[in-house]
Amino acid sequence: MPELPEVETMRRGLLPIVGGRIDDACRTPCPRKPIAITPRIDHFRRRVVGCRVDSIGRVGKRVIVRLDSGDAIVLEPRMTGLVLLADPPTRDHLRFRLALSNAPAGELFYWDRRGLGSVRLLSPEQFAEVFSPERIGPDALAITSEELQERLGTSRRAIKVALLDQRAVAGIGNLYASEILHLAEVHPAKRCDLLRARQWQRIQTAIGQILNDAIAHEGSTLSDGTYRNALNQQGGYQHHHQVYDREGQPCPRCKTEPVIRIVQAQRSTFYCRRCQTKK
DNA sequence: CCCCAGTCCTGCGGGC
DNA sequence: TGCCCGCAGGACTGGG
Repeated sequence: MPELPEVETMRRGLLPIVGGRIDDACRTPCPRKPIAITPRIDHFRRRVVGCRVDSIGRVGKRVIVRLDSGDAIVLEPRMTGLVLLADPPTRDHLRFRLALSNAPAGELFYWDRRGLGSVRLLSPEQFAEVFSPERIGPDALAITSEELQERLGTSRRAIKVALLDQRAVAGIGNLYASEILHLAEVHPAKRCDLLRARQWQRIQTAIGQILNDAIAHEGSTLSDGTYRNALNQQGGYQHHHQVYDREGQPCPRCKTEPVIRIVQAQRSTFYCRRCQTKK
């Protein structure tokens, strides 16, 4: 499930199309229910064909392809979406294709097994709306501990649940939330309003360390094998997970307590009872 | 406002 | 061997 490190890896993998020109945009024949592509593909095509790719960006867990027209193509992989310059894993579930010229890569694919993701073409006005400060918080790699405390410090929610709130901080998902709190030595069920400045500092430091380390390893490809970079290659950070999906295995930090799995807001949380006390 | 539960979707693994 | 159910968790919505 692409979170910030996986989406950032996708973004970097797309850099070869910068400067390229878009020759075509189409839905690809997919037997199942189509993913959300807006606007309708004929309008989409009319607006992007002939445009030059100016830059590739990222906002939280979304990839942004900025065009010289001012419009932006926003790719949102959600659970199982892949943005590729290489051939997709299967012909099944290929959802969308951009043809390019004048660039090292001639095609961009959007592939999505479960089809929860989307491909949207946004005008500058729509972009400002979708990514307004009320809808999406500061990027997890840029947020300061003061901002983090300011945005979540009065919430009564559990810190693990709050870290998943993209309006507070953008880019953290279920996997990295557990890893971040383990490194910060903070209990995942700790109420935000009971955390002190020093703990917010540790959380912010851990966010940077975990996410940057995961980016350096090109993200996590879990046992379901879904996540791939733009060249359809696996990430390597799954071999560095300390607690995520490691229930019952000894905590790598204290080497004594087994990793515990609990459910918070209907999602799995993994932590070490010894290293992450409620105090 | 704040927060939780339900929704979408497919593939896989456990239970019987 | 085959079927069914539950689970995985992105973002969003409805309601208490």
